[in-house]
Amino acid sequence: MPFSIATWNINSVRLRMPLVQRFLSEYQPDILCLQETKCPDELFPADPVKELGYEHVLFHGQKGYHGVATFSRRPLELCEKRRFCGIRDSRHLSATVEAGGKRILLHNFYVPAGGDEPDPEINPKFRHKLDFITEMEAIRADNGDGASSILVGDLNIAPLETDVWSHKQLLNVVSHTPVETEGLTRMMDKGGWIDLMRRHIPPEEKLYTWWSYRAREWDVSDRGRRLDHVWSSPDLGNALAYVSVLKEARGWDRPSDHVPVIATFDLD
DNA sequence: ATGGTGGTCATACCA
Repeated sequence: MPFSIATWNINSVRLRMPLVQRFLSEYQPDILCLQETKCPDELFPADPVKELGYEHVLFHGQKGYHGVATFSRRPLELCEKRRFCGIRDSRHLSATVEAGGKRILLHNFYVPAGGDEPDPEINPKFRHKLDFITEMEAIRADNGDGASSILVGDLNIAPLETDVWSHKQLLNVVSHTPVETEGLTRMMDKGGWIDLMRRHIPPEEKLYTWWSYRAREWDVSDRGRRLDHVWSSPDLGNALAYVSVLKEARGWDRPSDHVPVIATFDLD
């Protein structure tokens, strides 16, 4: 049984609902996780996605900033809207779903971007980002309850040299500094997570999910970064069939600066 | 070294 899950930083769900509808209609993932919805819960546009068959809609939003949402064609049970670092930001939502005889705990994350200055002593946003990924070490792939796990989202870190257009030129740029990439890798290893994008696409290959709005002709210069991620527990890693990065979506009308990533599993 | 674009909400702030 095929089972697919997509993640996409939408950068305003209300402004880009037409793009969400287009994506769901054309690609029909079983589940879509959005980040940067920038929408308070009382104003969340759930009806348009329900009409497309995504009857199960969970969201954790706030006014103006951040915000995550998870849509599903099959029943979702809300698990937690977790807050990190003692700050009331809407950056996480977890839910459980059944697929192929497995119970899957699904985490949807929007990790802080971290500001411009990569020094935690002088930039509180960078300090917050580092503290956030440390606190994320509590999120494990195996919780000893027999459930599988998936973690997706905009993690705002490009861990591998091939996850950025120029490793050397970005070593001191927030998203690719050693303290961040090592922190993310430590969290992934400690939690027993598998990087599904890199299981399917060899680590030697350049792979990006984000291209800045500030570069005109983003596709000619191709100065991208892999900021969006799909991780799973090892059992689901073994069931992975395909990963697709939808680069064409960066060229859609009034696009997000991130593109969707879709992982497809072959379950029993 | 600098500024480039885009979203929110109406002013700076954030990415």
